[in-house]
Amino acid sequence: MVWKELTEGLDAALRGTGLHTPERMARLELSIPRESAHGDWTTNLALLIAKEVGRPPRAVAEALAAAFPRDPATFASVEVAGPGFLNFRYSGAFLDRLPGLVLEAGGTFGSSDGGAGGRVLVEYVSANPTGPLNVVSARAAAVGATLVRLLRATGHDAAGEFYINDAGRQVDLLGQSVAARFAEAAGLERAFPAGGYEGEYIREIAASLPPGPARAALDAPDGTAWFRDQALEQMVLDQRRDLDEYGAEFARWFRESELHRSGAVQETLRVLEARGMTYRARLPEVDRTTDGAPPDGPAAGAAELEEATYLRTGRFGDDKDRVIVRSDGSPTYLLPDLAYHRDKRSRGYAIAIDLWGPDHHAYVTTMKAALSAAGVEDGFLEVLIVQQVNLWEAGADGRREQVKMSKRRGRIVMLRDLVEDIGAECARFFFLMRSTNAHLDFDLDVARRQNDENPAFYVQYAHARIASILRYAAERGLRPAERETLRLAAPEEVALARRLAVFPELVRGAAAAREPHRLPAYLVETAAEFHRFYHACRVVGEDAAVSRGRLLLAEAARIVIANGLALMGVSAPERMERAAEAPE
RNA sequence: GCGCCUGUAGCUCAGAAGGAUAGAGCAACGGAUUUCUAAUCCGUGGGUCGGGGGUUCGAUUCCCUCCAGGCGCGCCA
Repeated sequence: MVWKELTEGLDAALRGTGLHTPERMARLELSIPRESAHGDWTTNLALLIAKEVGRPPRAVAEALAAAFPRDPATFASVEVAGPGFLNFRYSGAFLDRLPGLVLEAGGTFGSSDGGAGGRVLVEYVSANPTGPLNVVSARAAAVGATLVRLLRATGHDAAGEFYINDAGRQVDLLGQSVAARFAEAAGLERAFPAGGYEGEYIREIAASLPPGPARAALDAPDGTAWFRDQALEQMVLDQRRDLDEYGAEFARWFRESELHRSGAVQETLRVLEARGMTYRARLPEVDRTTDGAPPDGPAAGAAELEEATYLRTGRFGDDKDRVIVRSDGSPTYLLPDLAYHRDKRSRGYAIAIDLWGPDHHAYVTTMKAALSAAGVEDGFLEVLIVQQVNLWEAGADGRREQVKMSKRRGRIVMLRDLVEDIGAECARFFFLMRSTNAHLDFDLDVARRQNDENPAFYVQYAHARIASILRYAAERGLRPAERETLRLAAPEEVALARRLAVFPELVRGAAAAREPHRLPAYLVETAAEFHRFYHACRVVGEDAAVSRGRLLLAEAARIVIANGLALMGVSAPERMERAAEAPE
């Protein structure tokens, strides 16, 4: 909100002191200090440039502070502190004005336009269509959908996309598994494929197939293709329904098979060949992984292998060159993946953000190297690894224990079970609380509890409480008005207003760093700040002017909490009934 | 063997792209309600930021190294 004022002011201060260079402006960092004693904004600019300027940091800071064109309507002071920080403090006039500005902006408060309409594609979940979505997918769905909203709120043209791997061997295996189960149910002999999918859902799919055509397909020479297509469509529908109920939106469901059909895969291969990035060989020319084959690797020597087509990813930072076309002429996963990302680029996206599961982290370097080999600029692809989720709950003896991901025991592993258990909103909130690339310990007992131990309820309760105050006030003819003259006086009022002022910068930072977890952290703090204000300051009271002012502040807090929750895909309830104490 | 992630209070985690005196929630203990929702608030105790070295005005943050846990390392995806 004051970002522009600060950057322009510091630019002017640098010019005024004869210290201005474009390069120094580029290094400018503005941040919101942790300690409120250090003001509302701070910069280490003087510390950064002191050495090259040849003056003590504090002297540089003093000069900049003096040259800063301070507008008293916004800043009460610009101080030099510590080794040479410049600390800016909001004026009372600015904080008095803030709640009105929040009201005016309404649902757009927190949004900014720094993204300048840049097109960003966020690909997330993209689970193989060979089984129901698990909890890691649930986490990825929460993070991806929130990332899209964060990017939009910061002026990007962002969209979500799901990539369906419907063309590889995995889906063939799915078809064979279903065919085998169908045959089994019909009392026929048919070997279950090695490494096939054993879940109960395979039997369910088999049982749902039309018996006539299924029987015919069983006997047909290319019959598994029929089973594959049937099973695939069911799985895709199943996943779409789960994600829909969970609240994850995708602008497009992109099928890998489209890339094969359209010739994009072959076209990508031609481009790589034309760029001299491929060669035929039995073993990679570049291989820096030689000192250790993986413990269980296929210790196949060159003699046993036919020639395959390699991509020179080793030139671009990968450990070794990778096979893109097998000796039997079929592409490995890398080639269509590359074709897919070239397709994203050709659709006009400037940045592709991919959310991958923890088992794919080693593939990041390979994929980026492959993109470089294809001539796609560095920085196009950003990969966020969504780390694994460990579920915990009280065991038989009452102690916390990790939920074993065992389907046989019928315990929670699937997204849909999780939603059924704790609700989609609570699940999303919990998944967004931790940084994406850190392992997440998810305590189901806490999530199930509808009380103060549950941060999702804590934030929602703050919103409901404000809504309740607004209703109470409305019954007495009081409504928050934008143009209200507000004079913040109590420390709790000032503290709340200062926290609300942070929100736009918080959103900007969370989007820029691709760190949605900053949202729930901020909201919990903001809710706490509101509760403190509530206890210290009677909103609807004797003094009409004070009441109107505090009502305006409360409404501003409500808007910030509602906007923050909306970014997370969590509702902001007008009412929350207190649940009866559940007997344990 | 190699690579990636993680290591911060009893537990779960923040720490805002290197900043100032390391924070929150839960758990423990002690308080607050004739008042707009007590699903709330206030207070107390609790730390060698895994160990060691380095970079610099300054390191929980960056680099090296060691230790511990997790994940991965295929002509699977």
